Amino acid sequence: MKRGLFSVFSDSSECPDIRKIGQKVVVKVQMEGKAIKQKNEGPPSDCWSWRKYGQKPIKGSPYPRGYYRCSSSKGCSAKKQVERCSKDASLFIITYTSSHNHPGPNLPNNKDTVTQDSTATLPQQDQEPTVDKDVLLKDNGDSTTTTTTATSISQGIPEENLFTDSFLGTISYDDFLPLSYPQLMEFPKSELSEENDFYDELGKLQLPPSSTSFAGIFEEAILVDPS
DNA sequence: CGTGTTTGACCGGCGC
DNA sequence: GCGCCGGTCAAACACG
Repeated sequence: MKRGLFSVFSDSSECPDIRKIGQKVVVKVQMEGKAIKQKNEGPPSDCWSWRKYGQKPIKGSPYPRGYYRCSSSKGCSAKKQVERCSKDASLFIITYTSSHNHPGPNLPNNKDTVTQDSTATLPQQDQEPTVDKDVLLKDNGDSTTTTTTATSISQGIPEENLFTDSFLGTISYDDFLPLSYPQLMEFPKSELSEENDFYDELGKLQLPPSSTSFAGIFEEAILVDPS
């Protein structure tokens, strides 16, 4: 397979029912060696389509940050930034800003789709919990290590195909979207303090059926409340 | 031809 | 006021 294995951390400190506009969601995606070796990283893209509109080198990081805008809908203001952790090239940090103001694209017969649709349809309503900036900073600075995280591997995309397709289809070095972040929050979390631990736990975790397709994906989502 | 990527230029915010 | 830096724009280009 061409796509790599990813480690998806979904880390949200809390999952309050907070809905705000302008929140940020930070998602970390750890790719395992194979993925990197095989394809020079190839993160998955989610069900939305994104158009890259810029890329800038970031100070302090050897890797550039890519700027993406949702191209699924013209009026959609959803954006994401993709960068790689300077410490760990296999770790991608994706920051989502704004939210989709349109139904998610095609994920037929997917309950998630339903969820997604409903959420996406809701104007500016994010299910994103808020997270302290401190946490974010800490996380960013520390990569995956000292984070108390939660794993929510998510969503049950029952259709492995869907997911894989998206993975396979759009693997590019810095363009990927792990999952639909809102859903990330909906999964039970488990603590993990270290990457290794987490890897370890991955095996133990009782992942939802669909998550089998995410095996090897490590994702950590952090929600940021800009206010 | 439509869509997406690349890349240099431009702009605004912020710190000194 | 100046320079740095992050974010965006837009033209050129590539691809299906």
